Amino acid sequence: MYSIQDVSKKTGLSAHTLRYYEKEGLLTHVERSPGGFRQYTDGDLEALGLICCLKNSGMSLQEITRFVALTHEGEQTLQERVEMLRKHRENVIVRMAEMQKYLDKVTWKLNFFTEKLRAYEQKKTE
Amino acid sequence: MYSIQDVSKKTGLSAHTLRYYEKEGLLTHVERSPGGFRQYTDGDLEALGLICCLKNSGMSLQEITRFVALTHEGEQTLQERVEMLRKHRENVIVRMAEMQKYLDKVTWKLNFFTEKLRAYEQKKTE
DNA sequence: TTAGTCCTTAAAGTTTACTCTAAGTCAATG
DNA sequence: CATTGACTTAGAGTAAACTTTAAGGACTAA
Repeated sequence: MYSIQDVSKKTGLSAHTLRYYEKEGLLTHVERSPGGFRQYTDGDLEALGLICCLKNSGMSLQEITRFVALTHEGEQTLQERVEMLRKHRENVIVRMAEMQKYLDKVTWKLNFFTEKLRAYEQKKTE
Repeated sequence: MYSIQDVSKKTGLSAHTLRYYEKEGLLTHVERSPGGFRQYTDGDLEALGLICCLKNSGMSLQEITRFVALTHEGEQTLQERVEMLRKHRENVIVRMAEMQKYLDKVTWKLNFFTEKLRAYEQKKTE
């Protein structure tokens, strides 16, 4: 069992954000101590791992909330969940290809400016 | 010479956004017709190409504005511009590696759920 | 026991990057 | 020459994902 601070440290998300995620339905049914404190399980951490993965790879919180809701509805939503993941995966692949293109351009520009800088430094020392 | 609509079509940015970029100092000194309409040159389009590249690869508009301002200051800012591009390039590379990691996880989850779905469909037809 | 952590609700504030509106001006076409 | 549609400005509004504040109280570990 982990306190909200423990989980904050483990995930890098603030305690505020963890409560916010719970309110928004991203991470649900977190257990409570007799006193009402959140007690996260390893299962919660794993769920958070997927949530962060989807978020950091560009899925909106709204979509993730939808995905989580489907998960709670059981097996009959497997088709839709698979569909969501498939589409998301395609998006990630497309964006990575774009990123590679941008990286190439940045690299080219960097080389170009580096050469200009070299010439400029050369000129100064003459 | 291109009208704001021409450029909007060429770049995929809305006319609103093009004016906004100008106001924010991302694309400066756009020429005007006698009547005050913006007239973009090929050079402007090229500059926009770099702006979009930097933006789409994750540089903030604020940083791009800084980069553009340095460009207008001339050769003595080459060192700083090279530094900016080098850092940005590093960031892009790091983020691409992260994305690959997330993609792997999504792929794994997708396979996992696909298999679960297959089993579920199997069960239904029995 | 006491310092530190946690709880709640509710709402306001922040940041980024737009996006839209209003009120008016300019240009091309029949 | 009138109409239609594109253009102008300043400024207000929007969406996403937090982040902070406040008030007031409860819990827990050393």
